[in-house]
Amino acid sequence: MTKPAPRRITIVDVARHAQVSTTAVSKVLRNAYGASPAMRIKVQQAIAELGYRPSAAARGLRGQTYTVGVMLPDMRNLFFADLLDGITAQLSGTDYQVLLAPGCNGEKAEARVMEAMIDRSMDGLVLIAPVSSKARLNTVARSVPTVVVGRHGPSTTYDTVTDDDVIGATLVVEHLADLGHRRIAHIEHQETDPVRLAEMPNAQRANGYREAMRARGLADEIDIASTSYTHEGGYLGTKELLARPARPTAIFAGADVVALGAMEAIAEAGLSVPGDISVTGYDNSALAAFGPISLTSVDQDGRQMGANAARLLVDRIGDRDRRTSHVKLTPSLVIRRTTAAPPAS
Amino acid sequence: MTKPAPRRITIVDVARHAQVSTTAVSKVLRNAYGASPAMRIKVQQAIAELGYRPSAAARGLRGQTYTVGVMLPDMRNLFFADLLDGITAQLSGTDYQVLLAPGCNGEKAEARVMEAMIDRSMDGLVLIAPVSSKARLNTVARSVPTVVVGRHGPSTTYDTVTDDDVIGATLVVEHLADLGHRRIAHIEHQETDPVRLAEMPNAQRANGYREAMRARGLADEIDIASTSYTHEGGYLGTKELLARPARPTAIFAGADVVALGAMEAIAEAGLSVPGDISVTGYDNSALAAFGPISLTSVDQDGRQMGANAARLLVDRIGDRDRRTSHVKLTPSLVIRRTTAAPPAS
DNA sequence: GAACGGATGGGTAACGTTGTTCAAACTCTG
DNA sequence: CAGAGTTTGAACAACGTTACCCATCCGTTC
Repeated sequence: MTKPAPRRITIVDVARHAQVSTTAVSKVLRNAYGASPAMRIKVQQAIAELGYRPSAAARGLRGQTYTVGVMLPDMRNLFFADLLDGITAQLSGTDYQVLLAPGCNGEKAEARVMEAMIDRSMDGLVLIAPVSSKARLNTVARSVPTVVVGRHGPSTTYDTVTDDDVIGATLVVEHLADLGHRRIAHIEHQETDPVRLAEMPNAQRANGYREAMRARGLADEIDIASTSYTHEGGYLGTKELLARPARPTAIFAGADVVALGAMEAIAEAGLSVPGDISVTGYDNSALAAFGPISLTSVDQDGRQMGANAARLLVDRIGDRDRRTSHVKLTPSLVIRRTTAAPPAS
Repeated sequence: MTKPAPRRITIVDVARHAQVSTTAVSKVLRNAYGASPAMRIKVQQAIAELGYRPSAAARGLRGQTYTVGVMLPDMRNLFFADLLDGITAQLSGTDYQVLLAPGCNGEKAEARVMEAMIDRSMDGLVLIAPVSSKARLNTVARSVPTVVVGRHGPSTTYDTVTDDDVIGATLVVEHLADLGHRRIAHIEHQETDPVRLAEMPNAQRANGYREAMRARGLADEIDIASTSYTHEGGYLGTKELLARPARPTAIFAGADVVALGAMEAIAEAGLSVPGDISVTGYDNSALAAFGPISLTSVDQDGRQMGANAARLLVDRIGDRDRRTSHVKLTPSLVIRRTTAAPPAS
């Protein structure tokens, strides 16, 4: 029953079994030039018979490992699951295996993970909403093909995939203004670092909100609570907004979880959604779609973003010197039951 | 700006810089026997000065890769995030890096992922609620240290960590019976394979339910809808239960998402929770705790399970021949607002 | 003072794969 | 049918690390 594992089959075993050189087997494995159809068949048969699988560790020492690493900041954000689905779907036909590192919150953890992936000679990296400094991202991208998702600002060393957060914020403001709202508040994720202030999606959403408000002649109504993109951030931000002299009739939360926190604070204050206050989220995560919640939210199409990231990464692995591409997708608004016309009053 | 990445620092560079042999450097890296304190310091200094990091690929060819792989069936189940937190927390002081493979639903995908991890010479595997055949699990465990989480049934080749699902189900039934319920129905995840029927948590929960009902003299009231552990499964299962002649006054859903589906179906039927029907979930995921939902659920303490799994794995990596351990944790019931006494009628 | 033994450090051969080089065996062309 | 090119497959040297073994060196013991 508990017999020790038999020695692993290596390329040498295959070569001997097929009566060819190891070089030949290697060529067949990689679809490389210089192997006749007859030899291909012979080798493939030997591989199948012996159940051979190449060792990625050994491969990594010379060539590729056929592994791409994905770094994401938060396992609990369901939007990232969509992204991941997009990545794996795009890669499913290929030989690449996706591996992710869990829990990379903060610059230090990110650095550790990126180094770990490089040390394991991964062929490419997808970095999702990284907070690391631009210098570090460039350093990483210089040593391994990299695609950065969800961070604005062009780069000459890595490709990017983003959602147009300014448009997303505009969609929300337009929708609420069309319903008749004027006092539309926003809960943002606080940002102090100047580079991130320009590049992170949360900052772009806040900018989009301000611009759209001005465009609708609501510049005087701009009202922002600066907390964080968490459930708690939404709760606290909303309490803050409700305590201000002119209470908002609509709250644009920067993320779905934030909107849920907001709804909790609103309920606690004895107010109703959307009767007294309309609420919108961002991300259109599974949470937003869930019946009893039914949150109006901005849909980013994570699958599409993920698929794009994977495509760009494979392209770059193929040619490291090609010019960088920057894909920007357009979000759409999904209207559900948390937004309505403001109370008559 | 876009200068090509400089050649990577290797152990040879460190050895030259510290004026010692590569063997010596290797010994220091691994805390191996045969290096004097003086040499340790000299080498560590050289490592720091050059910023050297060992190549995991090269290491894997001879020794360890300091990588453990985690396989989980569903990124969207938040309970697994807790598990993962437990694993990473336990491993955070060590040199091990955790990598996970996404989306392993079904036997084929599981097989692919497990092979991929073995091919990458990972030092150990944590398999979370795998559905693969026992024979395959044994094969995997024979070639790499393995801990299986959330699957009952002892093994002599791998360690296991489980939650006592029978107790969990009993807690639910007792709670509902104490409230005065007699018609307590259960929604289970359908299982046909005989081995899995004995080993999978869902089957154990159904068994626990039946036993507990009998123990309370409610054998005649046992009522099961057999669907799946999904939102849809909960919805359809509940519609089925509501259509039966004797409508249940309480529904024990096998998982939190199932309970949400159930609540949707109940609302659609014009009934209220817990006024007309009480509902309980299982897992105590973040979803259950969320205010507006506030679902009574069984808490498995995923962090603790994860920490145990990681500890067992490290122990087994240290000694592959030690006898297998099987840790079984006891769940607890978290009572919230979806359970109450049955309607008077 | 010779023989012994533990502590320390180095030499060397793997580990399993791939890129390069090279020779042999073919296939054309004039 | 000779010469030139074009396939085809093999030999071999990396890649960066670790396991194993051996050579010192020094202090102890008889």
